[in-house]
Amino acid sequence: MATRQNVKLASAVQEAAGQPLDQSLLLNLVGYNCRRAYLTIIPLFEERMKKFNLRAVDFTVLTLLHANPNITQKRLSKAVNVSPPNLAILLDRLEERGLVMRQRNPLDKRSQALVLTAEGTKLCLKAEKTVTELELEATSMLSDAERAQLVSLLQKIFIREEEAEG
Amino acid sequence: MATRQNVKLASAVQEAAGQPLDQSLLLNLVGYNCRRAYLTIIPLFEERMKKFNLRAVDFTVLTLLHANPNITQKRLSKAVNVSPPNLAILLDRLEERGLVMRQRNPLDKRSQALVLTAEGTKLCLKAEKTVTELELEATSMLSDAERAQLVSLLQKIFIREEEAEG
DNA sequence: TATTGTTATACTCTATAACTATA
DNA sequence: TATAGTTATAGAGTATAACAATA
Repeated sequence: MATRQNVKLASAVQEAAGQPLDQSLLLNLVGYNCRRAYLTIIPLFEERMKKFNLRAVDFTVLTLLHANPNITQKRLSKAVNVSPPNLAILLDRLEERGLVMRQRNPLDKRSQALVLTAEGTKLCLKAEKTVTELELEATSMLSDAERAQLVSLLQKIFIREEEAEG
Repeated sequence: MATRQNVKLASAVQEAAGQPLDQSLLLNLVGYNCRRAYLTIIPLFEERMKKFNLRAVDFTVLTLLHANPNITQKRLSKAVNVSPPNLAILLDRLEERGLVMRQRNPLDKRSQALVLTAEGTKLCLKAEKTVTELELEATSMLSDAERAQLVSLLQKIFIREEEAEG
């Protein structure tokens, strides 16, 4: 039935439907824009990394072990922001796949030195190449100078934080 | 026992422990930097928004309804990147709290027009103020010009995508 | 007693299939 | 038949507590 209320609502709905979405407040927030940009890049990442069967975290771990052989799980845990219990099962999976090795540290048998296997290194190199390429594609609307500046501005936000842990 | 293997490993571990973490490859990736910057801002967001009992998604929904009264769930679902089933329960919670209202569209009774209640509007305004302030704090190492440029560069990455849906 | 890493487990988030009601 | 929204549920991701081994 066309009550006065309904008539009013109907026109309000039509009005809203015709309007482009106003997200001006959100678009002024740095955090929101970071997330949106990240969510634009990550699907391409996942698509290209499917052939290596690597998620973003897995890739991060492999790259860090590639550049930092023999670091401990504790240090890796902080670097990738994954809690020790969750890192343990992540590493279980990579170890089962023959990509990573855990070696008891002879100097302190509580800790373990993490290294890539030969196969892990091979996969990591291929994955790194793929990621570097895909990143350029996903940000192809930026000039090299713009991309460099973007990275530099983003790092200003988080780089101080990490100095504490090194 | 100090086998030759163990001695070698021990020195490798010590070497690794003394070294600062090399994350040069990751730090050249736009996606990685976006995520790191986002993960730096979001804890402050969560801390400040605790008093409003709002998660990031909840805030996004409220702000969008504030700026776009009477939009449908379908449109909101796309805008906030939450699937219809998950949006339904998110809105259930906001509705239970008396912040949001769902009104059947008299023109098409399948859809619903979403609006903030008076209380929802009040909370949203306070939350928007808090978020705007916290964002400035979290990015206080950037000048206004730098912040504006950062936002502009980030939007270049994702803005084209969204033109399709409006 | 403190630390590294693990196991077990609970909790939240996200994704999917099947359903209701409207069109 | 197709669409908006819901319910139910499964799966992935994340967080926490309790434990073993070592220091």
